[in-house]
Amino acid sequence: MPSIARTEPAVVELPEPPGLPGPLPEPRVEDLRLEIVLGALSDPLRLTVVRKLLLEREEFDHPCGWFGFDRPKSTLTHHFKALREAGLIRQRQYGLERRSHVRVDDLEARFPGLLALVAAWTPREG
Amino acid sequence: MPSIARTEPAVVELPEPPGLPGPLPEPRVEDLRLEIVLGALSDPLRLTVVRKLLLEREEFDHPCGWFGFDRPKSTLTHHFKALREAGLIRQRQYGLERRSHVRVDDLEARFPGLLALVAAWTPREG
DNA sequence: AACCTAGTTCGACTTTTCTCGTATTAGAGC
DNA sequence: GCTCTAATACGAGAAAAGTCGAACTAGGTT
Repeated sequence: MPSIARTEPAVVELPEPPGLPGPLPEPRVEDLRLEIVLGALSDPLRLTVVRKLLLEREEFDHPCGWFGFDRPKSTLTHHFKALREAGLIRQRQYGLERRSHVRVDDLEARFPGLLALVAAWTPREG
Repeated sequence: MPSIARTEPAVVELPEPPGLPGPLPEPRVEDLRLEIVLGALSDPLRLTVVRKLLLEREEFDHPCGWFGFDRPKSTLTHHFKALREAGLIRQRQYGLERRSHVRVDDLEARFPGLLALVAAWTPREG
């Protein structure tokens, strides 16, 4: 990714809504940085995650096994963490599983139209 | 940047418009890949280049000295090449200098709204 | 308790990207 | 021709990102 001065956005524990497990540490809306968000989206696997979360959104968030990637778990942890720290997804711990959803409102507020591009993306064939 | 299968988009010499020096090799519109474009934009220096080209567009394209970066020329060459190969800018050789402009129409056609995000970007203070 | 299970953490390795110095090219002007 | 100039090419070192195995943690079940 980048070069120049990249200080990462402060990662902050948010106040938890009642009834839900608190979200894992994530940057606040106002700390979202375009260059970091774009960097997080420049990986096909992560782009796939965000797109799937957008298109196949259901009533519950998805644990990371749900995506069906044929990759070791440590690799998936790495990518989900990158997405969360960039501010693209919010993750909550439900018992054993850690479920994710896209921070649609936050992203739409800061980078309007970006998620539409992700939703329209198709992985390269071949 | 990424991981998975990333084959780069075919770099193709375009037919030259009369009176202008031909553009340097660049991917065709239909070969533009979102993940590559986002990767190219995930660097603050390159984001600055594209934003400046968008905001301070004048009647002529800009040579790469115009940007006033305090970096060695070989570094600038590297970044401009990355932008061109990702399909963000078009470069033409005018005598000694190589001038660049953003491929606004192509990008707007393929990734509508993306350039607006770049134009709205501000480098992190500090 | 023992066991399974979803996911993390650590550390090592590989790959990619960035940076920059040096040498070189190609065009312009003399 | 020679010189100046904008930029490239090469190559090496540094930094960052990706990949993955192995060990571990925490929650659930029996």
